[in-house]
Amino acid sequence: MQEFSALLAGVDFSTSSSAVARALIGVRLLVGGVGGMIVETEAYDHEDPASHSFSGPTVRNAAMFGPPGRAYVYRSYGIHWCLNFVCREAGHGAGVLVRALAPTDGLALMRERRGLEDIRLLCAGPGRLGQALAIDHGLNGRRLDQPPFALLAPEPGLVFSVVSGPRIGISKAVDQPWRFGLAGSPFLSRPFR
DNA sequence: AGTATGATTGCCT
DNA sequence: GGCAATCATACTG
Repeated sequence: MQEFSALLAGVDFSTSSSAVARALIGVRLLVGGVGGMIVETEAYDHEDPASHSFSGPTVRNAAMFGPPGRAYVYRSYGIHWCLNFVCREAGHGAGVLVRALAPTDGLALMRERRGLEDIRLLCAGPGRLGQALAIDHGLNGRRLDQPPFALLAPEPGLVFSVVSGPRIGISKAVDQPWRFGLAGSPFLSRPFR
């Protein structure tokens, strides 16, 4: 039994961001009852030049340095809201960017929010996912085990084939294989090669 | 107080 | 493949 254990949907958020990012594949994420199965994630850590937390706590990334098992929400390119899960321990500055879902719940609402019909484009990318799930700054720092958030573990015994590769859209630490995805999923933001 | 910069997306040629 | 949109945060002077 770990002192700082934070177990949600069978995932121990007190472990490293890469371990959490891998373990999250297959977990179902709902926000206000709307969402789907996580099929793509990226890990970020304090000791990682590509991470928002690399240069220490600021107003923007404060939630990343808060307790694990909570949301870190930021605005990307002035346009998109992106959702992260805080991991490790409070004060460390580690998190996992949720990049894509296989939509399962609230399809009509997601289509309306996205202005699209194609189910493959509803949540294929962090900005698209944010729009489909109505993520905004009001969710920053909120617990992932309390409404409007819900995390549901996959059926016990179910095995997912997880692949990894370089992260997308970053200019530093590009060689780190800290992007994780469900092998062969049609709902990835981009395929793994 | 002014400027530079994105963990992106969608539309253009 | 190229690039504009758009703004909160961070950095500079």
